[in-house]
Amino acid sequence: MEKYHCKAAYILEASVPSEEKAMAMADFFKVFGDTTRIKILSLLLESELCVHDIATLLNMEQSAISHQLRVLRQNKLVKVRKEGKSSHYTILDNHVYKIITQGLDHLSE
Amino acid sequence: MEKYHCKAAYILEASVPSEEKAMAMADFFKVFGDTTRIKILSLLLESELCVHDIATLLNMEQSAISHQLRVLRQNKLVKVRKEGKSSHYTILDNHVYKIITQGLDHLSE
DNA sequence: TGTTCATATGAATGATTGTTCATATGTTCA
DNA sequence: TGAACATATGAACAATCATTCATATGAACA
Repeated sequence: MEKYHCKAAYILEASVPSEEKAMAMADFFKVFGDTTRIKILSLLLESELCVHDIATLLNMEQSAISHQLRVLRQNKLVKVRKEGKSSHYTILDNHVYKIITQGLDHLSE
Repeated sequence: MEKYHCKAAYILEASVPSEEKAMAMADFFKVFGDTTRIKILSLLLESELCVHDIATLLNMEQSAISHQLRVLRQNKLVKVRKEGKSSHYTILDNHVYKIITQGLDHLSE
């Protein structure tokens, strides 16, 4: 009895992604898989903003925004510029624009 | 007392994404935010495959694969071609390649 | 028709995760 | 130094979700 049903499967044994690569990839996209982070990134694509203003614009608690900014920071999608009492965030990675654009494209079809 | 700290925030009030748009976007990226689905999509980017072969290649249960293929189907990322007893899956959306490529690009930096 | 094989799916479970609450850190200014 | 403000963060809770198990659907074939 054959191991596979499709001929192509034999060749694809070499292309099975490693657990590490697949996980790194999935973790990266998980960052875009949250409503709040999408909103934050959308705003930051327009302009630098401080935490307080993001929270006010999105009508959410400062703490929730801060937690999500941390996720974005850890994934190197945004960077902080401290100025006095406040922290100003900007988009760090130029893939953010491209990826969000792809998402919009897909949804508009 | 001012509502915002940053000047730009006033203008950005018009750009706050709607809950629906942000959620549609996040839901779309959530699909890419899982290790198993990333592996499945990576394989399907190479060739059409039936459920049994995907499960064998990934060394996972048929049921787990079938559940994830349903998610991919519902999000219009793959399509099925029934042939006899088996179901053959292919990538439906050309954004899949682009998005996965962006993910790889980001990770390689 | 009955058996076998391929796939799909519902329910249950364990793990992950976003938000809230409370509080800590750190800056400005009187 | 102390008060007010901006941000960060830990713990707890609720909700979401991927996998497993059991089973159903459906095709092929003897």
